[in-house]
Amino acid sequence: MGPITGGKPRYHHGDLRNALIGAAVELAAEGGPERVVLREAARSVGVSPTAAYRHFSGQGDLLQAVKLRGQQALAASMTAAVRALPRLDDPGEEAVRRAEAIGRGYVRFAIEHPGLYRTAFCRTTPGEDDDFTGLEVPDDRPELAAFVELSDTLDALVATGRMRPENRPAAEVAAWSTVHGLSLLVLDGPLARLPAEQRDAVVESTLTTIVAGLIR
Amino acid sequence: MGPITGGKPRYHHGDLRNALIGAAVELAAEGGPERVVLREAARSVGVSPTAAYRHFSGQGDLLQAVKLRGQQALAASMTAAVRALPRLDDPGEEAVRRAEAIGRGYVRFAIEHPGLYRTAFCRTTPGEDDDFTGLEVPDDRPELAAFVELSDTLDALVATGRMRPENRPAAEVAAWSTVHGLSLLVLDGPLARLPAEQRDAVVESTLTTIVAGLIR
DNA sequence: TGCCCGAAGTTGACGCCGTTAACATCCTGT
DNA sequence: ACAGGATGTTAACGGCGTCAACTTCGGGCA
Repeated sequence: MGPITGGKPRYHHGDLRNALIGAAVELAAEGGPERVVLREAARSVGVSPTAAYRHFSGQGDLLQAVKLRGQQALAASMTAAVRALPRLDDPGEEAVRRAEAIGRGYVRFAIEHPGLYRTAFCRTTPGEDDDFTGLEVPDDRPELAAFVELSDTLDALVATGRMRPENRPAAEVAAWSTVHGLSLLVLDGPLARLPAEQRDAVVESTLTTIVAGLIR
Repeated sequence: MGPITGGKPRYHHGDLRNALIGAAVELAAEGGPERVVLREAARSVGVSPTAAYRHFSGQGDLLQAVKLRGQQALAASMTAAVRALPRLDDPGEEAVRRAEAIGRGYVRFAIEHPGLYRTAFCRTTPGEDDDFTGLEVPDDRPELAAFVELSDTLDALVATGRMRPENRPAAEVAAWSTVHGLSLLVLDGPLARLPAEQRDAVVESTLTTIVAGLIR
């Protein structure tokens, strides 16, 4: 098959790396990280298993690539949720709404794409250049735009007097922890069996609780 | 080997189920859920792989047993953290301290036993009687004692006027979400590479932030 | 007491996985 | 035009989970 479709089968694929990632993403989407199996990805691309080793150092490396895709998709969901927000006259109120929207976008993505979300946070071998460490933000990474957006929003909360400055340092981690934990409890944890309606209510009230806690 | 040690090798082990769980727990402790491999557990007990099938329906079932052990250990860590607390004159203040201690015990366990903690929350086949669903608490399960304790503590916060009653419903999930998310961010996420000292500081400030948010 | 039958453990095999080594094919630059 | 590197293939290895068939043990009934 050609790079996409339609050509007769060529010996050289042309874009095998991306094709494999695509197949692996699909697997991850429907079964989480443990479902991304190298041989199956290769099979679904129509290529021999070992061909993958020309583009990835191994299964872990492929998984890592999928993980990155997942992170990017999550970030996209968050920024989309923010962009869908109306502008308000009161900048303080707007910052609050923005914070809630970011959280909502986060959890929403987890619920709508559970497999990909799990993959985005799955454990991978320390991979040499895994995540960013702590607070520094190498800003050439698209999947971190959402993080920057959160950061800016929290700053806005302080600037508009909605958040006391001494709460600012912990706000980053507290907010992230809550939405992350909430997502996982809803996906795999004790809240997994809640009917959708009830689940959404829990998510919403938890969101407002944490935001209220941050702004005091 | 006999049930424990010291006897000459008998054909029948005597307590194979527990022995296998023990070995599997050890594996999980050092490598998380994906490390609990049936054949290796059997090997380390000195028994043939298929012997395990007399006591478990398969690897997933064994994993499920380990998961339960992990949940119990986590609960134990939380209740221990609470019990180590001094009694105070002000019941409101005591409730606040208790809430913080529960969270600390939770995160502390995650940090000290990362593999077991991950296993306690790993995805397993819906297993027919997995977790409890939502709010009902079948109280004959020891690993839920900690959950009850959290529940009681939150009630105490309301009773002593430290928490506004309308915040009570979401408090359960909000608190749990935060400590769970925090634990995972610290174990596998962006905070994984923080030096221990800095990490503990982040944990502590996040803990106080969320508690402050709950009690407003 | 003896025996017998089910419970508990064993061997052997199957298919799938990740991975390596050795070989085949293509394409590109000189 | 052709040499050689990049890309893909086949073959094979060991490890995993699991099933089927066989063996050994030990407790309860005659």
